[in-house]
Amino acid sequence: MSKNNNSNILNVKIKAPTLEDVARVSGLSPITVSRALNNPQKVKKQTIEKVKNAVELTGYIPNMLAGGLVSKRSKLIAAAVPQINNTMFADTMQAISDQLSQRGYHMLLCLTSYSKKMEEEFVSAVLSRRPDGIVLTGINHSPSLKKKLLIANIPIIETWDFTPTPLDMLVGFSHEKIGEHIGDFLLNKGYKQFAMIWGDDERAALRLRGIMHSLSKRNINDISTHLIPMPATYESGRKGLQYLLSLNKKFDAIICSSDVLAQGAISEATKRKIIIPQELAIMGFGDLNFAKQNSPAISTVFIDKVYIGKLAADMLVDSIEGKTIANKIIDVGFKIIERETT
Amino acid sequence: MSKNNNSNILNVKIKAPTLEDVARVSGLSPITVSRALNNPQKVKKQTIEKVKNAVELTGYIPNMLAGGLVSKRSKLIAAAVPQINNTMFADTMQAISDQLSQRGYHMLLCLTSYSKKMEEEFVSAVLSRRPDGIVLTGINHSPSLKKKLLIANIPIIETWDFTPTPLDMLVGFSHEKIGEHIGDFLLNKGYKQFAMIWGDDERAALRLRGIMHSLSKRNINDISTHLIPMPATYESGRKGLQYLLSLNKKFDAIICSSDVLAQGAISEATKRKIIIPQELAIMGFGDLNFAKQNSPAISTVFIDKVYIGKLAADMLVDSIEGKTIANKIIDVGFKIIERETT
DNA sequence: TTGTAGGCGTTATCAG
DNA sequence: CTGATAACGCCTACAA
Repeated sequence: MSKNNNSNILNVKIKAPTLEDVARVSGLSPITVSRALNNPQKVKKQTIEKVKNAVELTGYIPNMLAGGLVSKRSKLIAAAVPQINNTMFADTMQAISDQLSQRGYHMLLCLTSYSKKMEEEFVSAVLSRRPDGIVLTGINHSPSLKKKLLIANIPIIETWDFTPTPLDMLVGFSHEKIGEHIGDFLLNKGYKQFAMIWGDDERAALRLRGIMHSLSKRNINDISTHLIPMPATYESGRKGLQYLLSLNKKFDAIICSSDVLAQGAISEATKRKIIIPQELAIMGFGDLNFAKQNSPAISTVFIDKVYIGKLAADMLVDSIEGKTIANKIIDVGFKIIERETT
Repeated sequence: MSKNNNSNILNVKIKAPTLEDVARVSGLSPITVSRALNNPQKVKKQTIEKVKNAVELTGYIPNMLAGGLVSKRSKLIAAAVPQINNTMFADTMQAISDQLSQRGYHMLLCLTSYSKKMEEEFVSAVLSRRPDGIVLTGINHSPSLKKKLLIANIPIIETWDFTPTPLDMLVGFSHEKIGEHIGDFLLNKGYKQFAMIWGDDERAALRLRGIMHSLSKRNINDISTHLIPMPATYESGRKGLQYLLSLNKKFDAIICSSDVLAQGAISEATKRKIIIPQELAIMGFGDLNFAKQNSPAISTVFIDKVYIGKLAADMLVDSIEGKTIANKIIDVGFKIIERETT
């Protein structure tokens, strides 16, 4: 019938070759073949050659479902992240995946759209694949997910946030501290009247709290905040500024919860001939690749997204492979980047 | 010892609950439990309730390794793509993943860094997980990979390129045709002296060929091309223009193999007070989200990246689930977007 | 609608 | 260094 249904001329199904076939061809037992493939150091050089030839001959492809079933090791890591079509998480995911594949693991991607419910559903579903480890974004997870995770009893690494009491391991940074530094930075530059264009995201909320804390120390408490739904877009940044200006209040600095929003706000300001930063300062977050290139270049906060990913992958695999982790909780910090918009 | 190694007080390993445990608790046979979980329509309503309770009680999590081993269905799709930390592929991958999870499948991500060798290694390794289907980027794959793929005998969908003879299914577009349209478009606008800043990528090379073909019809053959290594960056766009200008030839239009390169070139041109597009037109590719926002806004080629992803996922799952695919080869086309830089 | 028997392809374990 | 045996947890096929 169709070209390619693993049938021979008589239309009899041909089974994919198994370890046993390789064993037969090489004149060895299946278990020796298995060892030659997975623990070559436990086997004579000559034997390895025999096995290699037989594998070549038969076109054998191991079946990790069978292997994982008995060995309890899947060499699979599940990574849950809100989305990847924005550079914020994409860089980290790319780094995780690169590092994992270097260490012989594969990555299953769970995109959770900033929803706790989706995170829980996705991760519980993925648990049935028996991953050897899990990467989570953020530190807040539904209680039932936490319970399942603990029962699953596999290494977990939380990222992109900070707490002294993670589920297991953590590599991230403190959003609240970033907020305070943003506030202090702008206060020190002399700005006094603030407004926010802010994504409705829990980690962003923490940064806002940090900013508020910083400002309140100078008795600045009257702050207009325009909340926008996630994911943040250029468009919502633009509209955010429109809204804030329509309030007819006076601002000298607008803080945005992401560079994307800042970029939108800047372009709206430019269109209205508002001079940046003399008449209005604008600050972003993330140091996305366009921030430096934007005109005017966006002042923002740099996070080492790639380093987070590499570290997360390494800690996870180290933990899986029984190595002792020197430090299970790592704060990678951040850097305020001053450019032209402040 | 440690908090959480699935041991009780006596430090005796506690096994994860299995179908048999659920069966015992619910007073049913394992196979009935399996059916209640996977084919609820084949089982009495009352039975489903019993099973649900027992699952809750035992904390049962299915083991897809075991299930997949016997059923030959893994509900796993492997997707190979050069990289995801650029919006080009990230949008498509996001769409694939979203659609797959809606249809009950998970996505294993293979990042191949534009290297055929890595694609081959990654995909062959992933084949041992017995994925139900595979998404590939592009139509050129190493012969040995093709062979393995055919032997694996699972649905394959190639994307981001076009050929009437794909391995199995295809959803993409013709790069050569895009090239011709770019050439025609710029010729019709009156441009006559062209140069290229071009990524060293096979699909980009096809677009270049299309452009050349278009230009040669008007006897324009003297074209300076500056090749840059992948991945393309803003920086290489900038340097690309520097290089081209250093040639002391005259250009009235520069075509870039991606919007990122175009953005870099534009910013270099702006810095040098070259007036765009009067003195120099610049054209990109991809319609990445910043293209419209850039100042000046970038003329480019739109590809429906999300649609490609959704379609690829749907066709793959349809094929896996035995539905007949009306059209195994889909050209999603493209659109020349005229903005301020041409 | 539910149950019985058997095996999927591999590796752990123990023995040579 | 190599091998025999027994699981691993589930689903297909068939039967009741």
